[in-house]
Amino acid sequence: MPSPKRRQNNRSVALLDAAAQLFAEQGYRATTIRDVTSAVGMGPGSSYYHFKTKADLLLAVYHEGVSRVVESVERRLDAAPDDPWKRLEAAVIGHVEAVLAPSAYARVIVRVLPDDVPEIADALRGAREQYEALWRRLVDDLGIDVDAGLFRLLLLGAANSTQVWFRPGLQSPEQIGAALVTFLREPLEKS
Amino acid sequence: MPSPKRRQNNRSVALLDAAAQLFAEQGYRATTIRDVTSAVGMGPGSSYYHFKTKADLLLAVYHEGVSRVVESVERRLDAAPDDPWKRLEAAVIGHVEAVLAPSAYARVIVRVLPDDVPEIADALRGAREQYEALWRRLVDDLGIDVDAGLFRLLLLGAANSTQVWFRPGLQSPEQIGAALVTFLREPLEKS
DNA sequence: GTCTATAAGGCGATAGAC
DNA sequence: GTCTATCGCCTTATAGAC
Repeated sequence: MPSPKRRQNNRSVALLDAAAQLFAEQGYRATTIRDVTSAVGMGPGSSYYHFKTKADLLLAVYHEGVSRVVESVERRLDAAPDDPWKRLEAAVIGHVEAVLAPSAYARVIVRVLPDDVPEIADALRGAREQYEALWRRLVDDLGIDVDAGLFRLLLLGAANSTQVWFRPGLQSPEQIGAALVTFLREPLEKS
Repeated sequence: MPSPKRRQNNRSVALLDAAAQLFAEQGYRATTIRDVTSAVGMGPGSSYYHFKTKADLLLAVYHEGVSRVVESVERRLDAAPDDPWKRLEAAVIGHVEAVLAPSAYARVIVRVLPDDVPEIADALRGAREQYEALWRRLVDDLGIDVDAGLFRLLLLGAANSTQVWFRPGLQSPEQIGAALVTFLREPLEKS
């Protein structure tokens, strides 16, 4: 007796997983529909039953990517104390965790820029907006006297660069997040 | 009496300028040879007189980009005092200046990753190596007890993200460089 | 739902005129 | 040195069989 409602859309998910992996590794333009379908053992035309265009496939991956980063950050925030700096640290850890996760969805958001796909650039920016609003709140809650937008993007710029140099076993997301926030916190609290 | 040796290769330079602009804006794969030639008012085939392949064109832009960032950083270092933290700050300012310069060459190094063009990935990494060695020295001279490679890539990751959020008039490269290095310096010197 | 075959167009690169 | 014309290939996307 197999579970009744599961796996209703299993092949769509397989396509999304493969697309996320390839988009994150090679970028959007360098990845072909044939790359994606052959990675899941399908014929070249079969992707179009599930996703109308290649851009639609990217957009679906993008939404899933944002959703996974938000989940990862909020999971950490739920377990964090009330102190706003501790909450910021928790969020950074959640972000780094998502970017370094085995699943490639979060990395697509970092690797593929809205300008890479002009036809859906606005939709991609909209998907990011939800996540950036979360960070705006976290930084605002610090009550520090710096340009909050500047601070936020500096923080995420640094955090995103972790995927360039991270080596498993040498640093954990917790260590990276704590180090980053400590770097930022101490000089700011003095001024 | 016009200068005799000048402008010997004026059209190659025009192609390089246009390619740098387009590679920085759209990425490598999304930019076509036709985009580049038509930006300088040439026919589609004429690029191949100056550059054998599209990848060769990128490599030339890349070398020029590295050369310009190195020049910008060394110009700042020549005017900096002996203190290693002041020298690091000067270097960050020089880097940010190059990335935010009107000329697009430096931005190509940030935007186009070696993995984007597998056929010349090693050559692109080699071009970056010269620049990264410069930073390795600067960080080593600090004599601090952190993973120097980690520290360097975190610094450059943050500095490179400036091109995402920088708005002229709000922050100068000097302010960004000073803020970044102050962020990093104070907590490290305590430990 | 997935297949194969193919349409329609864009790409990098070449050839030969000028 | 630059032009126009074109080759050969690969791409996204579609059509119709199964």
